[in-house]
Amino acid sequence: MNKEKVLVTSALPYANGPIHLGHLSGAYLPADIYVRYKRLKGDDIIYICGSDEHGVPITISADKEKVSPNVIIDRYHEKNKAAFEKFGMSFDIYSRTSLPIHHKTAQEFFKKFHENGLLVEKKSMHFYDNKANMFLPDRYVEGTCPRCGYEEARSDECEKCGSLYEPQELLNPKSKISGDTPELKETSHWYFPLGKYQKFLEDYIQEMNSNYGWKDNVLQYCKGWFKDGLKDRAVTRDLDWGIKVPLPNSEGKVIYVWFEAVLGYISATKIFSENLNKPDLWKDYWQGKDTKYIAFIGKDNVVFHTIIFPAMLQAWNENSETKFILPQNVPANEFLNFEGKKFSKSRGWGIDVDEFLELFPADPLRYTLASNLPENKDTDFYWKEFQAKNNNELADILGNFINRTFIFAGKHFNNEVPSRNELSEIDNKMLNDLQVYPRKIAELFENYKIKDAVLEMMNLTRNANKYFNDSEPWVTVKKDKSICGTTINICLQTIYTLAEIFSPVIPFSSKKIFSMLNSEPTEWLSIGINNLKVGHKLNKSEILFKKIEDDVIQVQLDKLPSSEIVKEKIHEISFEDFSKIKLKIAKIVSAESIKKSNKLLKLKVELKNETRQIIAGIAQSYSPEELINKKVVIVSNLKPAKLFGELSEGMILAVENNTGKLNVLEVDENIAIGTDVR
RNA sequence: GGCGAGGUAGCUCAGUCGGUUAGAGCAGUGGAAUCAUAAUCCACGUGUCGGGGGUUCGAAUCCCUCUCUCGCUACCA
Repeated sequence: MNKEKVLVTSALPYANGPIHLGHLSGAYLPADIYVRYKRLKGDDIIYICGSDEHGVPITISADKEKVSPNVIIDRYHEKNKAAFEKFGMSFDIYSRTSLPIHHKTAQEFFKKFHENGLLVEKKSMHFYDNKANMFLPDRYVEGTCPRCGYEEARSDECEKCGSLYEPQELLNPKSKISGDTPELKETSHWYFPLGKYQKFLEDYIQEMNSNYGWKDNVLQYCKGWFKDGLKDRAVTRDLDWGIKVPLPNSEGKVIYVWFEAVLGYISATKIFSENLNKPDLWKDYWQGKDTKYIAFIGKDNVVFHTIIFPAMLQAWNENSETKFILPQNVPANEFLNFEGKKFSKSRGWGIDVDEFLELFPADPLRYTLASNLPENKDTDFYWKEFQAKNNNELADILGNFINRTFIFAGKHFNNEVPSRNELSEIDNKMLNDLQVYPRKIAELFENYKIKDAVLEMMNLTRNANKYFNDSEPWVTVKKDKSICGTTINICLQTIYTLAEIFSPVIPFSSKKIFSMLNSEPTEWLSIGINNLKVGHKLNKSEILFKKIEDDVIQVQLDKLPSSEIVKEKIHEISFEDFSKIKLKIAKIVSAESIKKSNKLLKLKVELKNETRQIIAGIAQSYSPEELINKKVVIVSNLKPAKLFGELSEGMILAVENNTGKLNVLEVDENIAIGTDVR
């Protein structure tokens, strides 16, 4: 099989704050899983990322803390780098855009465009804050809208009425940085002719999509931009912080971040090459005709990776001997929300990666996020779901399968792989699964369907448990140990396969499993039925996934700002709906427990002129005797149902206290039976 | 305001270039089993596929309309 040459990048995180779970779900975890899979498959792949360290927000953070921007970027670069590492991100390099080599690369692109006459200089008026000594980006100026009078309008646009205007029209402008009234000053900027590349980009996206099937959401975003028509974009800014414009007389001007950050992928690859002492290696990837470049991003970044970056690369290619490759696919994800709402640092909503990993290991988080990636639409992270995924799937299904197999191998086969003897039908079926699943999962990975791939991994694990159950080794070990040996042999092969196919998702645990197996991963397509030789000695096993208790999760839930907690949605019903429910007072005249059920009681209740049988799930809260003669509220027109073969003609209302004990609703002795409750 | 996305089982999500009885996991109920982290396995879903209208032999899937949520428009994946 041909080895592919693959270049993978994940969006460069902005070094102005810690990364949170949403970032992971968007651009990092899916890429890491893909890359780890590709490495096991044996493809030639490199994975590039780094910090994006320029732009106005960083300078503002720096001003607020009265430190230099370097302090900010150093802090968050290191913090995020460490968090990624702890999370198990397997970047080949995690670089940063403040490095000289990046400045040089970006300037080279800028100069090339300038020399070829692509950049156009235009003069315009911008607000200048004399106190802060800087030109103000549009969103840092606030004033009254000249059209509708809205008082929080921006310098060029009003959010309220949607009108666009020139900065000089804005009334009562205020700098959001210093609060002073800014002054209008003329400045000039260089513009990149994005419109010139619209046709090229439309063709490019069309072609890539028909060859490689781009995601629908990505295509939709692009379509929107094309429909509006691509316009020239200013690629310089009046700012001290950033990459200096490499032209004479351009003091105080830097290259706009969006125009250089994407080039960070290239400069980072250069550093990667240098670190390996192969300074030209980066060209094999970026300029290698057969390399496929996959850019993993979140949806907010689509325009930069499908339009601006490709346009820049094309602009280079048109004017140079060397040709860069363009993204073959941009599998952008939607967003991950947190407990039903958007992550918001200012409102304390959500959790940062480093904070999370202080509390729990990386693998359960990776698994939880991977099995609910926002591939098609926004999804949510819920603490309860995290707990459930960890306990019910990783611990109970995967962990327990491994554990029960190892214990068997230890107890009955001296910690060695027993021989595989005559095969039954279920043996063959399991062995077949071991060959089918890795291929099925590979196929899904190749199409960036990470979430489905993860589902299939757990499905194989379910099959494994079923195989174990159906084979009943605890029976065969006594009757015919060779049959039992066959079962355990196959279970161990299964564990090997699971360790490998799960390794992109839960790399830390996978490593432990391989160590328990006293073995190592092999090429993806060689996994299956014969990776462990008969007689192979196993190591000691350990519990892989600890259960997470309710109270541990509750602590996290309690930490959330209560004002932000999503109120339970109340489904309103009409009075008409309510009046359909006939509640009546009934007296319990007899009660007995039901055989083989530990929750149900069989009750006879008396209404006005009738006696009914009701089966109630209150046996754990009441003994039959203490119910006799209680006057309770029942739903009298509930459709009858059979429970445990007994007819139940109604339902008794009860409430649960904080220990889980039920209390039936009772009324005074002087209320007549059969009375309607209203 | 404009543009876009979404509203599918109690919950989290698949599916849909129109076509047999609309799916998975979790939760729930019942059963089997007891090797195992009380862990596993089996069975069980009458869901107006957001509301209404239309096209069609046939729509969750196409069109129109209404409604709710969210995003983009404005350098946080």
